[in-house]
Amino acid sequence: MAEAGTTRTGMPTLPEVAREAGVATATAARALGGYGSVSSRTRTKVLEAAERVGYRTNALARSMITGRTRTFGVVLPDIENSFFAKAFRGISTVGRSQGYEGLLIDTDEDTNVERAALQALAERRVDGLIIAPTDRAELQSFQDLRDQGVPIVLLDREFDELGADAVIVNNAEAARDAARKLIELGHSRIALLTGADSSVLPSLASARLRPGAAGVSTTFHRAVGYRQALREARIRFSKDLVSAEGFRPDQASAATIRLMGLPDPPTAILALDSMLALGVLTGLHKLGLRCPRDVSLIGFDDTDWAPFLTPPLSVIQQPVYDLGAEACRLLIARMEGDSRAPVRRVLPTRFIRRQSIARPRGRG
Amino acid sequence: MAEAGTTRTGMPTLPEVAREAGVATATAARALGGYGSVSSRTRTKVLEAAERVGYRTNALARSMITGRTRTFGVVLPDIENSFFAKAFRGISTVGRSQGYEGLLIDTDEDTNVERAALQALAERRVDGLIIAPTDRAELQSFQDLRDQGVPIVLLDREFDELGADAVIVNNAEAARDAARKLIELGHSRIALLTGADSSVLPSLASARLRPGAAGVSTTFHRAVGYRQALREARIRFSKDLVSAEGFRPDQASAATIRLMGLPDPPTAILALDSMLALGVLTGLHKLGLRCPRDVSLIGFDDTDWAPFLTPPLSVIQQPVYDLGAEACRLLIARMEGDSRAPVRRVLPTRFIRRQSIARPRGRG
DNA sequence: CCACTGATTGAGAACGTTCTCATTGAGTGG
DNA sequence: CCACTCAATGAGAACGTTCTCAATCAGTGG
Repeated sequence: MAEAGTTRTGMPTLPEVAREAGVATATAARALGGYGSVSSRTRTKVLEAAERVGYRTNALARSMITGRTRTFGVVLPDIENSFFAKAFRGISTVGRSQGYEGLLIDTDEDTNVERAALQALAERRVDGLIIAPTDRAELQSFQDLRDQGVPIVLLDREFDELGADAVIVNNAEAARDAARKLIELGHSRIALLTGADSSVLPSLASARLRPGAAGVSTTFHRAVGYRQALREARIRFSKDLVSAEGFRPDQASAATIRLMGLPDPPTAILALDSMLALGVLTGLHKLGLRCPRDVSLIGFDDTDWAPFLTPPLSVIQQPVYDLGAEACRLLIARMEGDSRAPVRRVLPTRFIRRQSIARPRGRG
Repeated sequence: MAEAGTTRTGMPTLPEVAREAGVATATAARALGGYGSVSSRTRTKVLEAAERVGYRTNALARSMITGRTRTFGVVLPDIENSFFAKAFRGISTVGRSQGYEGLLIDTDEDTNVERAALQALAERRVDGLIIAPTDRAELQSFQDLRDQGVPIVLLDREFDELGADAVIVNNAEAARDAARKLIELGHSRIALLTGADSSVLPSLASARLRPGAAGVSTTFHRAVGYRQALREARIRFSKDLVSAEGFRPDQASAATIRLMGLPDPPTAILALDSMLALGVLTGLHKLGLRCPRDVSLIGFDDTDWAPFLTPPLSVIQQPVYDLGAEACRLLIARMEGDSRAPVRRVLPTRFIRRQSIARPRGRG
């Protein structure tokens, strides 16, 4: 003797609301879903009935029919990195304002996790995807997903081959700018701390930089800018000064110690993200070296705490929140049918000088 | 003449796989879903067929039947705060290892967003919820959700009334410990920077602290510990030294400036999270005051950057990752049927002394 | 040889929505 | 008064899985 519309779980369903309001299920659905046409008198009846029984739409059932979940995936390499945390804020604020939720997966720069993430998101039938890919390892997975009609927006890191929208910063220019600042101070031994996987080192250090060889596009473009600045100043590029030993602070610390142990150590370091810059400070501290007296340092990302480090850190500031917000705006347009050619949005960066850079020793 | 099992979207479905394998839909489902009994020969046939047609389970349809989404909600006040970012890592790492995904919503300490978040999560039929509530404002919403069978685990902040599991730290003890360290150095004018909403100030400053009055339990318990330390040292409590002016660094900076402008300003500040501590440093910097020479400072949370601030920050270290991991373990147990009485896990903290504290001026 | 057990398989209902299509009824112009 | 239009409503299919129940078959003990 089950009552009409009562569910196993005890949650009220649409037939139950309809019965309570004295209308057909379809009519109740229209009134609650805000589609089709319903007389205002009926609508009120239904809304009141829904309120009375404590009705709550089952988004799963809706998605079964509509084919849309109003959920998108966000795949980021490290949510503890304030860059990605802030970008995610931009993403989810914009998304929520349009009725979308972002399902965040933190890959920890691990392509295996990345692959599993794409699988989990695909099974949950997300409407789209924002991703800062770890590598080109999963390029094929991205393509499969896109071919199945899931729009993808690349954040911060790009692949030309994918033919997806990308929101990035002017990485080459930013790195060139930073390197120039160091050169102007008189530095010529400038290390580049990339944080990438060591497997990309050969390609970064090769005589001719080729896109697609380096794992992550930001690393590649920043390396290009760095080398360009050296070339302009007629400083010989030394591959010993390029490091790619992992993104974690402890790895960056070890890398710094290695660099400073070279026969002809660097007098300045350009670190490609904020966690790496922290690692450099740790490494220098362990060696008993002082910044900027012994080594100058420039990092990427102007975090809340960068101005209060010892010493206050000079950085390339990136419009991180906007990067995320813009990526989400693009994605929403795609999810809602925009099928124009892929766009590539390049946002500007800004150099902020603080006390972590100075003339090299013996030249002050 | 539509082929059997072909879907609108062109994605292969179970009937299609079944046809390809020459078995019934139910059999194919059993082979792929890993339930019921299937002969190994049939299983291989089905798996191969699935591989051939590029089949991917539709989790929505599955959830319709099973009533479980293997997705849980995570509602946090600020993902940019490294405390919550790290806790989320703990949560999602444990969750993923058990086949669950966490749907993160950042409320920005806004109860309206919090309410909307609960609505969105409930409609998506999450199996459970981990939440660090902003306030007791939405207590009723939590209760409704729990009454509908969605298990809830409180993270870092608790409500006794809810009767939910909670994973927290020994807040009173931690704050008492920190205050004691300052008292031992000779401080007696010690400000408490809570970051809470100003509406809770009266209850924090009232002669008798009552639980449930202050908005967030951590604030309340830490205030209790702080006052306990004062009492033990026979230092008179002054409500002027308790600040509750918002969690953002800029708000903390303004609060610091206000505190230092008092007729009898504090010689030490206890800040209840890392963002607040940054704000204190900003405020002191604006006033031209030096830490620890002019003012001593202790913060909460040992972030990656705390050791490298100017000056290196003394902190109460919290086991943040474990807090999240443990919360997720508890939640998974609940989602899988554990119905024992609510548990309350209290994890230990540790004081880490760095250079941000010293004897007060004129007593050194 | 028969009844019985247990593993394997298939047919069809069920989940809770939205969508399609047909029906009703009120208003409108000729 | 008739044909027409259009808003409002209802009945029932559809989405793609899992679940229930019955049927089949091989093996087994008596």
